[in-house]
Amino acid sequence: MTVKFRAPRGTKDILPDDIAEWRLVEETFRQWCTRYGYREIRTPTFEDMGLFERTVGETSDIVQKQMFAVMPYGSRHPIGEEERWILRPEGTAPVARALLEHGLLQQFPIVKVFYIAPIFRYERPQAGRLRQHHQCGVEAIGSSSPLLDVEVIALGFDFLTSVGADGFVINLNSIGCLNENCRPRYRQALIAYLQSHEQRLCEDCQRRLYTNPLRVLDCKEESCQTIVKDAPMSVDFLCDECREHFDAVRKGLDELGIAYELNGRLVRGLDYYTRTVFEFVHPKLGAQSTVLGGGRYDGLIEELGGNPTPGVGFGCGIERVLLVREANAQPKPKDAIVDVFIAVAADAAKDAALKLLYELRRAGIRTECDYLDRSLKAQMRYADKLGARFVLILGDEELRENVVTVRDMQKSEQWKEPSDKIASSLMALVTNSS
RNA sequence: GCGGGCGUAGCUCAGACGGUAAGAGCGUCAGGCUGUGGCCCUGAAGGUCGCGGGUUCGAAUCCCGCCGCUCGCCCCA
Repeated sequence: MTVKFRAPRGTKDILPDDIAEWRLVEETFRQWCTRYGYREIRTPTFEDMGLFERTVGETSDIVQKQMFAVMPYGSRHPIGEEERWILRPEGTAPVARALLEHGLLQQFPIVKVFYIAPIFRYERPQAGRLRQHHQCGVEAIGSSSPLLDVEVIALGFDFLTSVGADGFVINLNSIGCLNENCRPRYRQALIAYLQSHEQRLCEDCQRRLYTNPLRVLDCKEESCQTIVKDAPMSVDFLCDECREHFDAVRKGLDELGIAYELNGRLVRGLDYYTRTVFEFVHPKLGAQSTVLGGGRYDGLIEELGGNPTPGVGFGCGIERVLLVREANAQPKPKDAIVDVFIAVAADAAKDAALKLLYELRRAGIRTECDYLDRSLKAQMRYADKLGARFVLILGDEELRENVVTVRDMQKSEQWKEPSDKIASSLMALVTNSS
């Protein structure tokens, strides 16, 4: 069969059989966030383009070549300059925008929120990389305490560990703040060093050298790697406050027994990051190995017009969590589709079956019946496929005796139950067996 | 944007130096058991062999183009 339409490139349908695992991941995430005192927030799927230009950065790949534009379509809608809408390419800026817009940062000294949302980036799809993927993430805004960095990392650690995605390595770095004697000083030192090797840098990096020199650090080109190996590291140029902050983050993680690796080349591709940056990478994941990434963004709120307010957070790719679970050989959760199936063995019993069907559903029991007028054998097979624990059989015999035959599919036992008591006794059976 | 691999039934895949038949397993449906699931057995439905063109007496098989999927570069979750 040739289907007329397929899901757009880089998108995936999440089918009924997949849902149990998605729910497991999402609910585990919600549970950990709640334990840590984070509240859920939901923001629109599209936002003003300026929001991302301002925060993610004009020179970032996301802004330069990965955004999906949203615009009214059709002859009645000429393209307006003001309507520059973009499908959300990352989670932090929209949340910051919403908190500012509704004054939540005035109502609480510290605002801690989490989100689960689809993210859109126009990229070439490959293993672990989609054009629409889903991220769960947290943002903690209002304190520059290193213990908040520790909390966010610990939350990511607890979530991934308990959801069956363990085996990751936490990469940690500090890229300093914007004070003159911190990142700017490092930036200069880095540029000076790289300039002395400019001829041997790859084409991209020769350009990055002036637009975004830190990005040269995580270039994968071999020639660049060898140069970067001896490049100055940001941790050696931190100002006193940043140095102190970073030491405290490390101490806190040590205290909690959360292992990490210092990685001086970790810089991340979004402009709003300051100080702490981290990535949870998984060795079983292939080329796209980051499952969770984030850091501190002390300048973000101010950039969006708020009072200077520090913050820290992470984003975690749900599809990649699922890939890790698979690599870790975690079993896929499977739910029975219904508890009870009503099988009709004689046309005369159809009315009684109809009433019983709705009586059970309204009593809170997941109940299904046959809509294809199939043989009792076929109905039994179908009941089995649906995972029904009990099958109720209604036929001439049952009508005559005013009973219902109840079959326990697991125990292969069956008995007769008075019609008027069937709902209550099934209720008891279903709650006991689940 | 640039490379590599692959497109045969709903799914997983056989079949390929061009030639006697479009196949298997799973799944679906029906029957064996005319009121009873899982196991087993029998049968059935389901395919323009991604699309278009070319070579040839003859193409799922060879060639070209396109489309799609996939993996990698890049970038990131």
